Amino acid sequence: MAHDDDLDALLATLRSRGERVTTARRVVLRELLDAESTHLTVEDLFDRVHRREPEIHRSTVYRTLDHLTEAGLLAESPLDEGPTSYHLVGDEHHHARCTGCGAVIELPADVLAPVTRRLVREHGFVAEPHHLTITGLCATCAAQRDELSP
Amino acid sequence: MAHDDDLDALLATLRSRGERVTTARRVVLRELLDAESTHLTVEDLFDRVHRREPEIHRSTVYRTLDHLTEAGLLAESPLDEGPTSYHLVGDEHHHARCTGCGAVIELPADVLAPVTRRLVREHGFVAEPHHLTITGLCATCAAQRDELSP
DNA sequence: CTTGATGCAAATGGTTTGCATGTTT
DNA sequence: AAACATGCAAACCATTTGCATCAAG
Repeated sequence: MAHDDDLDALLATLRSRGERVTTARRVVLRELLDAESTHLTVEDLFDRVHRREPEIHRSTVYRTLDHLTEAGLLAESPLDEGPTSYHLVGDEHHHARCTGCGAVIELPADVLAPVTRRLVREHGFVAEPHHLTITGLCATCAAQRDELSP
Repeated sequence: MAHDDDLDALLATLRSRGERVTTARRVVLRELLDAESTHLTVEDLFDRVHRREPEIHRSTVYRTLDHLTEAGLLAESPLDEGPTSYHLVGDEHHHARCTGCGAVIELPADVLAPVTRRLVREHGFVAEPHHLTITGLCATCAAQRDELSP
């Protein structure tokens, strides 16, 4: 239980906002804290949750994720394909997904800074720091393609 | 029939790549050329196609879009919500979608240039110029939110 | 005890697929 | 005629919803 303190902090935040603390919410947050990766798909998350608490239903995981997102603890990052993934707020980052091999690179939140500055300046549009996947080819797949058509 | 020449050019390209020219492909391309907007969702596209050629089935529209995308004539831009949208290659642009009101702003392809440069430099990742939706709040919705919690 | 969360099963929406038939080359 | 595209119906996957029951405050 490496992240007990972090979990308690999150639950405290939740409670302080008048939200209820339930088993499902506890387990989802714990799995996100314990995961090796900062982002997990709904599917992954459900598997992990289900392993630990088999009576928690898939629809509950969906509802819990929605709820925790609305409460501001989680953020959603749609990967443009397959199930949506979620991560804890504070682990802000973007993704670059290779359309060749499916690899996902995590990018620091600030890669987008030049773009968001321009959006505000030119359109008054306030970009959210979460939610972004850039598609393209990773170094390996790009090299492979260049071999084929040089 | 404002875009007859453009259509012929596209069909010629298709033929030159050994692909067949069918009614479905012709009508899909025509609708994309005639549309007021540069991007259309599968749903929109199906409606328009169906109005002109009622016997064209929805699954054919999907197959046609896939095919034309693989053939390099179209590009896909997943809007993270609802049906995927497509546009002609050459009309490259990105989208900023307001999570408040759903408005979609089109952004010139080059807004991402600073980011793609950095991706190549730091990860060797070659970003594709299509396929990108930045979420956030448009000027109006951002102002509204600031009124509530100033 | 009241309000809100959950399990379950069934519905939804977008997209894909298998197969027999029709069209393009 | 051969190769490929299409219509149709049925399957699929991620997600949502209605409702009766259950747990947190």
